[in-house]
Amino acid sequence: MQIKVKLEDGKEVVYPRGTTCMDLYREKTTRDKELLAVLVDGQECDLNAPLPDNSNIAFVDFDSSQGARIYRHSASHVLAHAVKRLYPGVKLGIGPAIENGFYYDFEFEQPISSDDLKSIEKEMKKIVKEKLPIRRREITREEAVQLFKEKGEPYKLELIAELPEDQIISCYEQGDFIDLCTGPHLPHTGMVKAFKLTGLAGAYWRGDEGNPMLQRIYGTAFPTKERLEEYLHMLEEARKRDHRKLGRELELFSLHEEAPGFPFLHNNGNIVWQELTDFWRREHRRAGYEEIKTPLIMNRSLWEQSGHWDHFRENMYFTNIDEQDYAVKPMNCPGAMLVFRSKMHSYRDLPRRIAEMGVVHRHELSGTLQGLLRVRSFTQDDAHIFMLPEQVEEEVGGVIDLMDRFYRVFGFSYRVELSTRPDKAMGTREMWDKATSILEQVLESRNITYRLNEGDGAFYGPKIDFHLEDCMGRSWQCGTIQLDFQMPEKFDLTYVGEDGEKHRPAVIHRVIYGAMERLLALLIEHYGGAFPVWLAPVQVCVIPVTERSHDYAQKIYSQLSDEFIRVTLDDRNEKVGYKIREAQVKKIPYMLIVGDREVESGQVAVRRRDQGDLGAEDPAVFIRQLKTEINEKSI
RNA sequence: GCCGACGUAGCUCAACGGAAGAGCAGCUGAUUUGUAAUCAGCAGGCUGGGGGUUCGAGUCCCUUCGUCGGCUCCA
Repeated sequence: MQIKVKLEDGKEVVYPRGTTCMDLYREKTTRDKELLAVLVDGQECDLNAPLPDNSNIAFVDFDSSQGARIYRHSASHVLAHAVKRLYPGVKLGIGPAIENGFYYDFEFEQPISSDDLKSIEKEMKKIVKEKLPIRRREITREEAVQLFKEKGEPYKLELIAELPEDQIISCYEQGDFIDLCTGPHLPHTGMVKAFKLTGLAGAYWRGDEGNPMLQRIYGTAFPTKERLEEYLHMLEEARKRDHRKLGRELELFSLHEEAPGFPFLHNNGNIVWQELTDFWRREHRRAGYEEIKTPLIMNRSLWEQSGHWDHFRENMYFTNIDEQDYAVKPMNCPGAMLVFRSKMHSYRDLPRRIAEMGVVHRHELSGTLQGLLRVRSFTQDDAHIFMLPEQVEEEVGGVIDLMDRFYRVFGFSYRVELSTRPDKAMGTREMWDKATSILEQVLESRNITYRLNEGDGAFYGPKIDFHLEDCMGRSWQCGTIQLDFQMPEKFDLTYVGEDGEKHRPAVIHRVIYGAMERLLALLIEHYGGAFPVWLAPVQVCVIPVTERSHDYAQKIYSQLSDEFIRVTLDDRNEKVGYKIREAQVKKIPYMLIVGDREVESGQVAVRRRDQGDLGAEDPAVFIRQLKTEINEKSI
């Protein structure tokens, strides 16, 4: 008996029945990349599984996302195997591949510490050396229950119990280790070439706070030692860009025990902040926004009306004034609602776009705080747009254009996600469908590719999220556009229509930067602390070579300063090299070195932080070029 | 909040249960310097806070605060 398969290149090949993917793999020795698995009719498949007749075959190597996943999933089994050998009483959780690596969750009889990772790694290396074949076994539900009962694996039993009735239950076996798993896996453990255990952390079983806390071991794996090293090196580079480290070194901000989660902005950080908000303000005025400022503390009654008192209380801060309950605002919307409601509106007044750089406070769990990325007090570049229902499409489009304008300036590429109705949503199904389809239409009419996030919308409406990608390929959620059906109802907002009757306006809630603190962190890491000139806390440093040129240096300094350029004069009694090094370390974009030659010629020697010595230039020319660079916000 | 690790000078890090140190930064002086670190000297500490064990604690134990890596949550 023979079977026929079609290869990627269209060639049809005939094999004896029972031929496995592995046989094919062996045959393809000419390929230099290591094959990990085979796609049969587009489905992931085990290398040791026999080939079905009339199937399409594609080979998977590490450089496909499926390949990397299979590879690292097998690495996680090697990890679990090693742990099981070293700690026979351990109970297994789950162990999937994740982006850049894998993890496995365990319940140890005695908690282990990160020092123990070394010995686990050593045991893993042994298992790899043993080249144990990895075999798939399909068993019945009863056999599976029996097997994991014997092995004392309560978490696995829980997983089995939740598998659908008709599901084929598969296990993967390597040596004396067996794990409930859908696969696929590598043919043998020897193929896991380069790996490293990278961390140890607590993780609730199935991510639920009510469940026991397991210990999660993180690791990463690559097909070669070189690629592993490369990856670890990249992590090292990312650490150098850490906004907490650069924030301290460049005197941008600080955090103190006295106010955990409430960052202190220093002069340098504040300059960047001001530039960001100046830019924001100009663009918003141009786009037809008003700007307001609402109080930080408002009476309990307002929070009851908005629903926050019931739904957000555990995240809020409270105070008592004149025997009345007050709350510190965790969101800006209720304030904006009051501003809108403080006068009557004609349909002719809409849309009203009301922006606010609003400081909000939220009591986040202490364990979640992280530099400027996760804080308890932050400034949202918020805006609420109140409009006629038929204006929604145009307004959403306007916000998308504005987002694009901002993100371009920073050199970010971005990804768009559309989140739809969650299970516990408010409002009618029709309202949701209509709103969602409006958002869809806007995205499609602009040819924006987006990912659909089913059921991930806010409880009050669907939303479009913008995920920025920084220069290291990491993704951060910043902008969001949310259709809100709840607030207009709760605050009984109205406008008078053409018909003289009161109608309910539509509201969208949006942020572009997201949170100023987070944006600052993101920009610090994105630029590695070397801000473009328009954002740089110090734009130019004037460096006289000796005391003889101090007067001239002072003159140059004043010229720049008069033009509102952020300039410093380093007239310390130090060598030029020393001053240059310091300016470089501070990541100042331009240095102007002035010595006898420049005094003589009336020029300045221009040095750019990333290009070195650019030679002498007329000061007026330099200033003109610099101002152009600042105005254009060149990256 | 939960799990684990860590808190020593402004920063980066040393110090076997036995006299708290170095480099950088800071200050003082000398040096007048040409594109990434001139030399010398000085000063700098309740070893996060509280309690305990010990003849003796930076080091061991308890507790508390904070930080880091995760879980959960989210801008």
